[in-house]
Amino acid sequence: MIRLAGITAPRGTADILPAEARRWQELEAATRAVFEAYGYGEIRTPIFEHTELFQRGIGEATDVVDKEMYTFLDRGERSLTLRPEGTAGVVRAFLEHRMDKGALPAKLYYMGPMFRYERPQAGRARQFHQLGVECLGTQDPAADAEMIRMFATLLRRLGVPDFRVLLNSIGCPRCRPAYVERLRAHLADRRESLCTSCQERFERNPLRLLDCKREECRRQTGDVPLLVDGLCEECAGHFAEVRAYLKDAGITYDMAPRLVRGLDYYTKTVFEFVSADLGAQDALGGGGRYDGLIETLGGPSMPGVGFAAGMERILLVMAKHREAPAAAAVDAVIAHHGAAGRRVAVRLAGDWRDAGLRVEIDYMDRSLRAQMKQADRLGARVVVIIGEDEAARGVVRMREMATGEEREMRATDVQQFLMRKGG
RNA sequence: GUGGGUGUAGCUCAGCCGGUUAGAGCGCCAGGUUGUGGCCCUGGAGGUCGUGGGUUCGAGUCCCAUCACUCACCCCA
Repeated sequence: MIRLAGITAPRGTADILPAEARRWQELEAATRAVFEAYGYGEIRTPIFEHTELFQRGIGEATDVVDKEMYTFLDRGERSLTLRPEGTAGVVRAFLEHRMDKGALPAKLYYMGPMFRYERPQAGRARQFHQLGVECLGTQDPAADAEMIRMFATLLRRLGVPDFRVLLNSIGCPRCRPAYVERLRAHLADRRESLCTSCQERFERNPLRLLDCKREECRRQTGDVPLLVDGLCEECAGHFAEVRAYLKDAGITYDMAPRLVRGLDYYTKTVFEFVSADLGAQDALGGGGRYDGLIETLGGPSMPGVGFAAGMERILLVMAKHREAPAAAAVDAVIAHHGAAGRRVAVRLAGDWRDAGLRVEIDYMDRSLRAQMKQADRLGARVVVIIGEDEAARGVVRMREMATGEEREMRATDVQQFLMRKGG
């Protein structure tokens, strides 16, 4: 079925063909409109970064860093990594360009490809695309709520009907260690009955014990103390304010006391948007506060919040509820016949296109009949016919496809007609 | 990394217990109208039956391996 000397797109990557690209453009346009209304400016950072950035930023113990990165040595022996997520690079750029010294908060958004080495499945690829937002330099709970509201607005604008917002707070370096100890103590005697990966989590990353999906583990951890109940005063107060802002915004959400995100940098507020229209990979997007990240990456102690969403996943849900946008209407097909006719047709097509009209012309030396068929398929408003006869007399025949009405005109009059109606 | 499902024309698929030139619909191209679309009719192009090995007189069909796609675990967007 596929030859090409055996060369195909690499596993987990996909080509986006024009019909599909129109959906992407729609998503991208809506994203820019919403984010810019909220005062965010686009930032474009490199596709690859020094490996160390992700190791330090995301955390060595995370699956993403531990086993999913595309890491390679370049010819200068530098260890580089295709970015697996957007936040680390944005924060790096923020620091590198001394934005921490400028007006705060810095409000940035991005869209683009990310890379993770995983087994592909529904809603998961090795090269995938994320859109995301970072608000750097403020600890205002209004910023946390703003993230959630922006994403909800975007989804609604895109016609994504049913999504749920899951919300939790995972505390800060002041309250989390104590909680983790309580969690460990609580589970210490039943450690053996947890699944093997949870036994490992017990050591490396105990918070992750909370969101294991296995039946046995759920049962074992069912009565465990909850993070939200163990927050310090500051975190609890912050969280209450976030919830109040969400209420004011009319955003309904579900408390998800077991929601823990897989990247180490999160603190306090974490959230996830999920959709029942997706498969097992049901998260449309997620994010939260990361008050320690900027400092971890060598900057000042400075808070931040952000979120990222999977563009393919949003598109997947959109496709279930909406038709793809149609291709731009063709204003005219210029059908030609004979060498002289072709000569005039090619010139006119170019002139009209430069004037902003969408004009098609046959390149395959097809019969007039075939050119008409093609025009019909393209949904052309008019067909302009130029044969030897018309070319010689300096006129064209214009046929309106909807009515079949046809008359002889001067080319300039046809152009005017099209531009007036095409407005 | 582990498990399930699927690989036959550009697309969607059929191909019975292994048997002779591998089919359909759609799409594409051409013609029916030597300069006129949609509908209709006729014809045509297009297939290493994912790949490699094996069983057999004979394999698209059975067996093994491998690759790809897909779904799930895991993880996450």
